[in-house]
Amino acid sequence: MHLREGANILGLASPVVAVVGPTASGKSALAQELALRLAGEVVGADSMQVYRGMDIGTGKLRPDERKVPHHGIDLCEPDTAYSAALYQSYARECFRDIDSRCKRPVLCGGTGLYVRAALDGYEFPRGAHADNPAREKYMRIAEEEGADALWGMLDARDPESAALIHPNNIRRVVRAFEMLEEGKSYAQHNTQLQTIPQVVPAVFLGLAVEPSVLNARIDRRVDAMVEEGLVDEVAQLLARGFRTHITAPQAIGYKEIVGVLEGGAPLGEAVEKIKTATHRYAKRQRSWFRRDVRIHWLDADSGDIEKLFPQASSVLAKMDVVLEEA
RNA sequence: GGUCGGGUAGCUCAGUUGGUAGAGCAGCGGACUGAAAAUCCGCGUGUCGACGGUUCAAGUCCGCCUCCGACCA
Repeated sequence: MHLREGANILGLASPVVAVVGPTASGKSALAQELALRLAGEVVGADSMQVYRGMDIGTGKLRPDERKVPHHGIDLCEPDTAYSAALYQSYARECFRDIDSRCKRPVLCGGTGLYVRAALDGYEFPRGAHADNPAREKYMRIAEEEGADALWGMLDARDPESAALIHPNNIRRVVRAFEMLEEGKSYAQHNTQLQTIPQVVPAVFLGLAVEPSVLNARIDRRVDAMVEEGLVDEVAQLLARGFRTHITAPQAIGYKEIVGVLEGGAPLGEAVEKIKTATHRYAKRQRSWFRRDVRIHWLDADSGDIEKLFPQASSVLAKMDVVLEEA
């Protein structure tokens, strides 16, 4: 890592403890347990738990299960186009606030981009503004003239960025245009993991679960979500216009149930789709976190907090993070 | 018992006039700084149900057996 020694732009008194890993690996339980023993507070890093009313499907801890303060949850209505930039300033504000009260921030999340936005030196040109005025314009060009044509336009204006983006990846091509309009080049910002400095001190704990074991756990969890009322939850969201929102309806478990409620798809098929979509999501998370050399990996195959906790505690001890008695 | 379909990749199926096989999905690997639970890229050997026959050559034709489905008794 080209980590600047002592980089601590927030001036925190003690490092953040970051718990990361794929969905259903047991992050929430471990993060809460650590927070209890560190006089800490949990800060979620989850792009879908930020939405109010999306509880069961996003795997939020129920309020009665929360034994320490939880942040990063229920930040906005599902009609909001939340973003990594908004999350970055929110999370850092949380860290500062928790630290100022002499508590320890425990970051807990499966959204790799949000974890990095919080702790690493990612810079978003416009700061914490959600609006992207150019987005619609370029999306329309892609629709009307095709992905290749749009990419060709980018190649003409900013060949360095175009070279980094596959023509089919319309979202990223559009993003490169947005950045050009903000006076920045995608290529300049799109640097390798190893060269982005970490700017907030942190200890990274990763929960590793054998894929076949994790998938079985995911399947059980999806069944449980349906039993707990996922369909009703989606029905309530739909009644409030959920379908037309930009980001929230993309969530796994929600788009499939919308298909049941509005498209007449059989529930059984939707449940199977949710399971495979979640398997694939976990795979992408694995691939994101796997390359981050800062992470100390813990064996989370058992899913048992009693087995996980000692491993976490021993890693933290080596990093001079001392836990309190239970 | 008889007739007709069908048995090809984990699943659903393609496979032209015989030249030992290919799509989608799943799976696996990867990228990813303003939608990230999103978006995108790469990876296809499998007793072509079994056995025998015709042929230089059989997933493809013939025989026989077997399994599944439908219909007729």
